[in-house]
Amino acid sequence: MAKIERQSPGDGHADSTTARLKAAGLRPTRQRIELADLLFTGQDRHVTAESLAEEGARAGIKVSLATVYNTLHQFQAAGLLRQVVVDAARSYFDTNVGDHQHFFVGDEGLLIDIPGEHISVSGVPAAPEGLKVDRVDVVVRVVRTS
Amino acid sequence: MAKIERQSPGDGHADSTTARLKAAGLRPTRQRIELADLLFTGQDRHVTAESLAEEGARAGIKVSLATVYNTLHQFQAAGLLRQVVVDAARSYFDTNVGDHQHFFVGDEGLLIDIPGEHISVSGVPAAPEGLKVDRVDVVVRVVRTS
DNA sequence: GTGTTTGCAAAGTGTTTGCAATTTA
DNA sequence: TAAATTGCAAACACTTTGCAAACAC
Repeated sequence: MAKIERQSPGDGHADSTTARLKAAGLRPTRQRIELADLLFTGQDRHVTAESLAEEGARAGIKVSLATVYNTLHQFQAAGLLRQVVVDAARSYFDTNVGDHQHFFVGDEGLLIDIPGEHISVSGVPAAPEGLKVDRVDVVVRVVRTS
Repeated sequence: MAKIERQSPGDGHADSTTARLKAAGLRPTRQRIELADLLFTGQDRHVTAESLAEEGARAGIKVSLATVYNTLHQFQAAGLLRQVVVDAARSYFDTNVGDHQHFFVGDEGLLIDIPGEHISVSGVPAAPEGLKVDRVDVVVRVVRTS
């Protein structure tokens, strides 16, 4: 079962990442593998296209910004990421796709997860005629207490 | 107490609008008065810069888009409007500045108010060290059930 | 008059897209 | 080899800004 793989320099998790991408129906291209390794190794995280591209550049990954955008959207469509709308200025993507909410530090563009079990929203009226609830997003906007 | 006012053609509420703007510390210019009349006459509403500019144009108001943007931000800073972040693509402004939440029909860019007393959010953890809660926003994302 | 506000057009942001070259299967 | 993916640069949508002319007080 162990599969012979070509070693590309510095790939840590290429194997499981490849599997994960395939499972999601995405071709495991070099760019997708490398970005996925950045995203899904370790803790849950929040990135913007720009921040991920920068991080990739720092890590020596060669990917264009356009591809980062495409990849983020593809990962989202595949259920590997979730988009978080908290700021009109940019789009955040969250590697935590489970049920949870966020603190948002607007001044710093910083998102912090709040586990889903902690928060409960009650009293949401029935959706108006012809509409059904897709999701309830809670954003707790916080500021530095200087 | 009744104050003599100059009648500019077609001004319905110019007087109280002027007062409201002055109270907010804003000079009652023609553009601000006319936009305020559109915004604060009748029901609470949600607008984007574009939608308000269009509406103004339809109503025969002569205002540049740049001024609409400036005016929306000034009104917000003055507490007459509240910005609602639900869509990464555009900024919505809400004439209802009281405590309330929203349904958002993403496909149509449509916002619907949910009175604040209806919804309650519990279980929000204490804000992390050095941060304090500014506001809790709830967005109930809904879709057409067709 | 003096300081504020407006409008225009230009510049800025973040994001998307067209298409030839490259890569994957 | 066929189909999918990438990168570039151009195009985009929305928003902000610089500055001279117009306006409010």
